[in-house]
Amino acid sequence: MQDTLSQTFAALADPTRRAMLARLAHGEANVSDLARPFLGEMSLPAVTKHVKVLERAGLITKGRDAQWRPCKLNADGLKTAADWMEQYRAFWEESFDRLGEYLKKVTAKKAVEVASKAVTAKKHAKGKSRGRKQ
Amino acid sequence: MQDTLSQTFAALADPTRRAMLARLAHGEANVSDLARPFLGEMSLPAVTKHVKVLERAGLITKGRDAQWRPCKLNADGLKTAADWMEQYRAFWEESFDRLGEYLKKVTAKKAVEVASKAVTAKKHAKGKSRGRKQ
DNA sequence: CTTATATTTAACTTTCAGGTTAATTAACCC
DNA sequence: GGGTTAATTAACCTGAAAGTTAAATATAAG
Repeated sequence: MQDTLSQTFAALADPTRRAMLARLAHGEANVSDLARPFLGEMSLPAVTKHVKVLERAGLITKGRDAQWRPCKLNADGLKTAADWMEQYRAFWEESFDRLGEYLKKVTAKKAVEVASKAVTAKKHAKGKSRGRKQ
Repeated sequence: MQDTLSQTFAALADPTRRAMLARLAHGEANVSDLARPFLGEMSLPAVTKHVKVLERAGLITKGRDAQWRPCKLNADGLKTAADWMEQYRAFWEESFDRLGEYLKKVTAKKAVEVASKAVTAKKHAKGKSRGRKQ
């Protein structure tokens, strides 16, 4: 695994590291701050490693202040991943025929309203009929 | 690594699997279709495994048609990951002033439309001013 | 200079992801 | 039935991820 994107996603594929990012979303924190919630579950060197993974993935940056290493979120890494996801947005937002499933969930009455709206909406929809073979 | 989100990100942390998703974005494909671009680099069983990883991560679904296993993108898995990223959107959007670059990309005419829509949209927007410390 | 605090490095173990080849299952076709 | 195509399973290898403990490095503070 070499490429940046793989490194970034790999870094995100761990709940400990995601928790650290969540913590950093509230503001800077040095390594021992990040470690605190986990010291019952893992050692400090383990935390150091996680931090390094996040750093190499471009998800955080680590500064220096005396013996402390203040970390903060790095927009670059997050954006890299988000940009990649963006190209699939259509799939989870509308391209799938989710309407059918949706209609099953709502009540019959509600369904009628929704359906009529859906029909008019379809007239304005762009040609997204790919993949709909059979 | 147990949780769904970790599984999903782990699945995305591999260029072969991301390429498979890209292929599936163009439409359904069975396993050997997905394998074709990679058969110079890896064996078919290896592909089978990648497909299984994507499937378990909820990123694709695999059907059956005689001896073929037609695969297609699954919105759920993608949405799971995208939803998680969403909570960090403010960080990568506000850090670089994205709007400036965006406006350069669209034509002047289009930009006017977009801008006017943006203004009205802002009136209805919820308070999204978080993260702008310092 | 000594001690305390913050963090990293080193060396090692264990687990698992990703690959291989060979064999197997399943469905089609003649 | 026999052969072909599509895909999976089994058994195995290898390297790297994630954790450990113990020792080392830096910096501040007495």
